[in-house]
Amino acid sequence: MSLRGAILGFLSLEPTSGYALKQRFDGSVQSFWTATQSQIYRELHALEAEGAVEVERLPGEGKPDRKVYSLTKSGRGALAKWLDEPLDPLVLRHPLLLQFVFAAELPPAALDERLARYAEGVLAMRRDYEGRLESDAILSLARSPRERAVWQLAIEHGLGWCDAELAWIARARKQLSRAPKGRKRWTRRTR
Amino acid sequence: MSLRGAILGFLSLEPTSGYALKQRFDGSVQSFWTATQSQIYRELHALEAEGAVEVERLPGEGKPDRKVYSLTKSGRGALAKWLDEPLDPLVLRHPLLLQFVFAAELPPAALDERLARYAEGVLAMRRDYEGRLESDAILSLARSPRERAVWQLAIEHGLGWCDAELAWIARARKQLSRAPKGRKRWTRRTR
DNA sequence: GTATACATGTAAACGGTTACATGATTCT
DNA sequence: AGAATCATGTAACCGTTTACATGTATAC
Repeated sequence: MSLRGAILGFLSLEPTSGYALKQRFDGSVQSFWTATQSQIYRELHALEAEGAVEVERLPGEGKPDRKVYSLTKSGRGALAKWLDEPLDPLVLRHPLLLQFVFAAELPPAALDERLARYAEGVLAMRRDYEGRLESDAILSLARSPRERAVWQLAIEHGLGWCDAELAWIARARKQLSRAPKGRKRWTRRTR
Repeated sequence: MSLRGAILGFLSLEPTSGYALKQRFDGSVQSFWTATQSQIYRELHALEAEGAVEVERLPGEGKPDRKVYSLTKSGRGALAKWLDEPLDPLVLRHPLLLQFVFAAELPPAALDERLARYAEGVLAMRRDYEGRLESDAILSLARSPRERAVWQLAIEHGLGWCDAELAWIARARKQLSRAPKGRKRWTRRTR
């Protein structure tokens, strides 16, 4: 139901085409939800069939025609209903950690390299979110100070998550580089 | 490929039945990966068909027979290959944040209540992870100090994540309870 | 010439969840 | 008497991803 909710939510801000919706996803909620183009079109068709949205076809000069969707009264109801739904506890899926725990017996350097590479990815993500806060492309969607605050908090959640990941990676690398029981380090120093 | 990798990984620690595998998932990697019983059985059959695992049927006295799976040579190869696979950047799916950003115009109390309820869930999760660190049911799987360190770091990742969530929730609640521009608070004081 | 942006979509495959089925034993 | 644990599995469904298809306009 989350995809549906997100689409209804975006349409409640302003009428939008499927293509533009994809850009909204990538540009704003990407740090906690993603959707592909085909998913969006499919859901839009379903919502239309249910009468939650209505379409206006706008001829594009030169460009292809756009189908701009907006909420119907029933769609606004569906949004309110979704916003009221209680959520079951979050389930994280973190493939790197999975690899990590089973890679314990790999050469230390290999493990360290994996963590380093992952850290790079997280850093890149972090820079991306930071950029979003500065250029307020997302925040400009906000129609009230409160909405603005909420969107900002959401991006900051992404930043906080990146920082937590980076902190953990740093801890892990440091700890795994310390030779167990101090033996290896000693051996190395005296070689 | 993560489910497959995890199963191969567990089997590399010791031969295990499908049922017991489910318990391993729930008891150890649950904070970053989950699998259902049917998923596990399905994958086990697939791995068997590919020759990555072999089965021994152990008659259970009173209890149903168990089918204990172990890695073949080819299975060990598959595990090594999976461990070597580079991962594409992590995609988070966080339904609460999605609701959160579109719930901006709901009554402040409603938003606050949502955050509070979520915090409770995170706290419960945190207590669970803490318990796991203390009773070392998971850590006992470890066959070397290094493996032990890695598993411990993985659980600590879960703890760190919980703490990051809690910190964010606290920030969000505080910030959203401050009346915008200080007007509302003033009005209330003088009513 | 090649790639990217614009804009719509379909089809197939993959991965995960839910519901159902069986049947003995042990705990409350 | 009813529920939980042990232990296996199947079938249907749902949501997500990937690949394919079409066609114009603009930028490098």
